Amino acid sequence: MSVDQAVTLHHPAREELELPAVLHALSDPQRLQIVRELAGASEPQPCGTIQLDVAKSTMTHHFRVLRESGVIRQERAGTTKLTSLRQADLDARFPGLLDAVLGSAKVPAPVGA
Amino acid sequence: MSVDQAVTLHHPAREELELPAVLHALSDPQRLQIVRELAGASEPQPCGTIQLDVAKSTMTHHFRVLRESGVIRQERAGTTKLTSLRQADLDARFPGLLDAVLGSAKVPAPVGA
DNA sequence: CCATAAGTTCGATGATCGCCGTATAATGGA
DNA sequence: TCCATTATACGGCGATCATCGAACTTATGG
Repeated sequence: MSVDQAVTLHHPAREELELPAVLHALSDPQRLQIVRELAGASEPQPCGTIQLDVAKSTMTHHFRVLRESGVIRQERAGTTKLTSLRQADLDARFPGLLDAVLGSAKVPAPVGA
Repeated sequence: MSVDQAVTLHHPAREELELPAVLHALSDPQRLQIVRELAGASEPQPCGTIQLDVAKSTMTHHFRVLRESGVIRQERAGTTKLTSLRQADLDARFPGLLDAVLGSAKVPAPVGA
């Protein structure tokens, strides 16, 4: 427990990803928004890039839920922290899931009105 | 509010299905198990068919969460209640999502050991 | 008419969640 | 060295969640 956890945050391995945890992480609108924006950007993004109407500590909370469930990866880069989607791991473990979620997320409601 | 709600339970229309609600409904292991068994059976199943180690009232709760999020459909049939997956609606609204969840659910962990 | 079976409803409870504000590092520049 | 920026950690608060047991409803059957 005394490894350099400050440098390397804990990420579950690909084989450790659990479907309920991932689904739960994605079941929050705010986190869904984060994932959507992350998927839109092809490069790792600093946390501050994503704009949400919540306190910064709440952002940290959401990022942690996403990271601990294996949806995103966070790496330190100077004073900021680069965040990226673990698309390959998610695709390997839950094929089609992320694409389905991202595709659906873009269409909130096909309302005729 | 005085319609025959006892006969016809409330189900959200296809257009009303919301991704966060569906993901949340699927993020519980017990409910995931229900969905998995429902997908395995090609016919509507009575609630009692699905075996879970929880109290009957808890079952009712889980079925309600699944129904109100639009994952399943429940219809009365005498003394029992037939439950079925809303596969077509889910596929139309969130293409690939259910398949991804069901496919992933069958493989808890591809551990080499 | 009464018993049985299948589900629901109704609290209650302990846990988790989403959110906040504040305090606290860690880095980079003046 | 001091300060601004970036993000975490630490409680705390109200809401929701998963679970239970017990009482209730609704149909089927003797």
